[in-house]
Amino acid sequence: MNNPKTVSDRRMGPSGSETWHAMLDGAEYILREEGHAQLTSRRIAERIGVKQRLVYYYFKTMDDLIVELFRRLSMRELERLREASHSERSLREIWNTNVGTTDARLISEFMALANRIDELKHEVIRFIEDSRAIEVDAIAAAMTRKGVSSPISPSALALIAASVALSLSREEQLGVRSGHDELTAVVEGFLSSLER
Amino acid sequence: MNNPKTVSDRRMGPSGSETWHAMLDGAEYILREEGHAQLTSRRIAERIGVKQRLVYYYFKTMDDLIVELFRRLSMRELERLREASHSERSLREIWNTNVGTTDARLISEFMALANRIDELKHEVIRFIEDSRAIEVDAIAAAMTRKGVSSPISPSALALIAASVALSLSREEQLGVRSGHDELTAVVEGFLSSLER
DNA sequence: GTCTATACACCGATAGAC
DNA sequence: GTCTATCGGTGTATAGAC
Repeated sequence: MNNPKTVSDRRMGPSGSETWHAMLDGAEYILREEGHAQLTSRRIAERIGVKQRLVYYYFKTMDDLIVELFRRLSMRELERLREASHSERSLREIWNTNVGTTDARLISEFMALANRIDELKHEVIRFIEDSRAIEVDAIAAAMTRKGVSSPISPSALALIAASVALSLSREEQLGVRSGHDELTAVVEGFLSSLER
Repeated sequence: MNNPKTVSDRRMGPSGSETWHAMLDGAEYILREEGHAQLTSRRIAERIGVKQRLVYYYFKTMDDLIVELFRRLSMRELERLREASHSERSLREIWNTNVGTTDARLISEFMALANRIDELKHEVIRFIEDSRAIEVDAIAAAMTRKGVSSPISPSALALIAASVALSLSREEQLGVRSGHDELTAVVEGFLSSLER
């Protein structure tokens, strides 16, 4: 919102410490429940019961905090995806992960923030590419394993699946349900056909 | 950002006037090019060369301005969709509209704002439902016309198409291209099959 | 590691004159 | 229809003490 722009070489706290995580926990809660407009150093401090000054002991700038928050979140999400991809019914587990774990609101807030914070944008790109790679590999492996083939390539299928999962989550949250049951049935049919 | 909360019954200017549109034009530019954090009454006034006070002559609050901006944009978009749905190759025209007209950045900014502004959220819901209805009808009509049938219902297909178009636009803007060519080819094949 | 205190900028919204 | 002037409030970020 404002303009100091010069960032001094003030003393900084260690990343990964308990308080550091508490601040990101608070920030994540605020971003999900109250939105980007409320994601301020004052609000974070208030939420975890410290003074505002301390936020700037652990994070150089607010933008920096936001980037770290996304980094932590995306690393956890990638871990879930990797785990899912190694399971018995990998595609179903991946689908459930995509449709279920991260809040749609959180995603839309980060998307908008990425338009403004360049480093966040690069983290988002990296996350999309990494998660996509996991999904493409899982689809290709599952098809080979079951000996089925599709006129649609694994990479196109992965993109369709990711897009659809995102839209389902977002619309579900908004309260729009047109076509959801039909589409869920289509996905279910596809997953079942690969589990026989 | 602030707290006045009480909105007086001050004198207001007419909606739809030239200056009113100029303000929304400015707001749209700022939202697309600079993001929601820069979308302020002062910035809008500066952009179109008037004083800040005037913004509050035409709009009761900033939230109100944002809602009006989305309303104007979505009405134009629905108009394009209706026009496309009446054309010869309706599905292709609708696809091009979805993938091309409105900037992906603008969409993500509105999505985030809708988390906070309740009236905007309802406008977004209405827009999704209205555009979806047009697309479902167009798909059903095209299939009947060509005498083809699909194991996927028109409403599920419409949801898939809308999701995929949105993701393609967003990723394209971010610079992610994984699976895009393959998916575009799939869509092209589907559209061609309905044009024979 | 955490605090008090503070500089400085900016924002939403209003009153009332021209 | 547009302006000057202003109030009250919040934000980022810093200096420096404990």
